[in-house]
Amino acid sequence: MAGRGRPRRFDRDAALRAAMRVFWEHGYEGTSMADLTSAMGINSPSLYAAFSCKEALFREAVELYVRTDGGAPQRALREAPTVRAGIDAMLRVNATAYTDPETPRGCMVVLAATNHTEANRDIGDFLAELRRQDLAELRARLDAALADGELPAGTDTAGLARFYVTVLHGLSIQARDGAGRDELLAAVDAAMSAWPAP
Amino acid sequence: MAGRGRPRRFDRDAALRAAMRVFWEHGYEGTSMADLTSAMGINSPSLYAAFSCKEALFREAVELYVRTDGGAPQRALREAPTVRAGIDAMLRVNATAYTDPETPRGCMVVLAATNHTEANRDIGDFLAELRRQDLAELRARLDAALADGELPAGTDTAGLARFYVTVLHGLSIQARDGAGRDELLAAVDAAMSAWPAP
DNA sequence: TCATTTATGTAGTGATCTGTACATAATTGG
DNA sequence: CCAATTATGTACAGATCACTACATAAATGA
Repeated sequence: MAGRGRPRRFDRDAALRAAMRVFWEHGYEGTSMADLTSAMGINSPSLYAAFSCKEALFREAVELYVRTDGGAPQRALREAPTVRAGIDAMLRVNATAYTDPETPRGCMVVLAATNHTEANRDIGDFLAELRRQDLAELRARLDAALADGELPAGTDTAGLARFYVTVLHGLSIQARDGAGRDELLAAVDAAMSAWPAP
Repeated sequence: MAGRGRPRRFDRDAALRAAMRVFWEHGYEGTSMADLTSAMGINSPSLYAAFSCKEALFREAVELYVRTDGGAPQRALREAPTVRAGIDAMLRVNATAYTDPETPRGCMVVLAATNHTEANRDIGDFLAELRRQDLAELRARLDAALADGELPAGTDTAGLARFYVTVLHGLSIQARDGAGRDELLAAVDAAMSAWPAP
C-alpha cells in the first residue's frame, strides 16, 4: 500500500511537530505558510500534498498537541484519587509545563486563535470547543465527587467548575506574559484555598 | 487654527468609537483596513489623514477603551474602601460588563492581540504592558493593605496579586467563550472565598 | 475674487497571503 | 526495461493586505 511512487523525503511526524510548535507560538493567523515550510524544512507543494491545507494542518497539529504536551493537565485531573487532588495537580502541571523554557509559554488551545478574522471563525470555534471540554470535564468530575460525598452537600459545582477553568485558562495568559513558575504556583495555592470547607 | 481648508465630513470621535468596537471584537490582526473603513463609514484616505496608520488607530482605540469601558474594573478597585471590597468589585464589574449583550464579550486588552505575527510584536507588547499594569496595581493595593493591617502579617501579596489577575484575565476568556453572567459571578464568589483568613 | 489649504473619492501601488500548474525525479509492479 | 504512481522544486496565479497618488471639492485669508 505504501510502496508505489517516489518516497517522501521528509519525516511527516517530525514536520507535524515543527508545525505544532510554530502554531503554538504564533497562533493560527500569526503563522504564514512561509513560516511553516521554513520551520518544517519542506517546500509548499510537499506540505500541501501531505497535509491538504493550512486549516487541516492546524487541526492535526492541535490533535497532536492535546495528545502530548497539552493533555498533561487533563490527564493529571483524571488520574488523581480525589477531585481536590485532581484539580490541584491539574493546575500545578499547567503552571509548571507552561513555564518550561523548552516550550512556548501558555496553552495552545487557549492562545492560538483567541482573535481571528470572520473567514477563520471555524478555527476559533474548534479551539473554543476544546476549552468547553475542559469545563465539562471539571464539571463532571465535581458532580461525581459530590455524589460520592467528597464535597459538602449543596456545593455549587457549576460555579466551582467555572472558577477552576477560569484559573486554568487564565494561567496561560500569565505564562505568556512572562510570569515565573513560582509566581504561578503561588497563584495555584491561592486558587486551592478557595476549596469549599467540608 | 481649525478653520482653514475643507472641513472634515465625519465625526472623528464617533469614527474612533466604531474602530474601537471592531478591534475589540476581532483583534488587531483580525481586523482589516477594509473592515475599519466600512465600520467607520469613511474611505481609506480619510482614515489615514485622521489617524496616520492602522497601528496608530489601534493604539488610540485602546486608549479610548481603557478610558471608558475597559477601565471600569480598575476604577472599581481604586474606589473601594478596602482592598477586599476593591478586588471583589473589580471582578464583579468585570463579569457584569463583559457579559453585556450590547458590547463585545471579554476585555479588549486581554483578547485583541494574544496572537500576532513577528511584524506586529510591538502591538502585542503594548497590550501586554497594560496587562502588567493590572498586576502592578493589584500588588500595590495589596501591599498598602498589608501595611495598614488589612491583611494578616506575612501574607504573600505577590502570589495573591498574581492569583487575582489570573482570575481577572481568565474571566475574559470565559466571557468570550459564551459563559453567562451568573456563571461568572459564581466563579467570582469562589475566587473571593480564597481570601486569606484574618 | 483668487490663492492657499485641507478633505474626499477613485483608482490604484507593491507586498504578502494561501494555494497550484507543471516539468522532473524517484520509486514499484509487471 | 517500461508504464504507472507519487514526491519534489520552481515558478507563479489570484486574492487580499496596508497604504497612497492624484484630481477635485470645499472651506478660509487676503
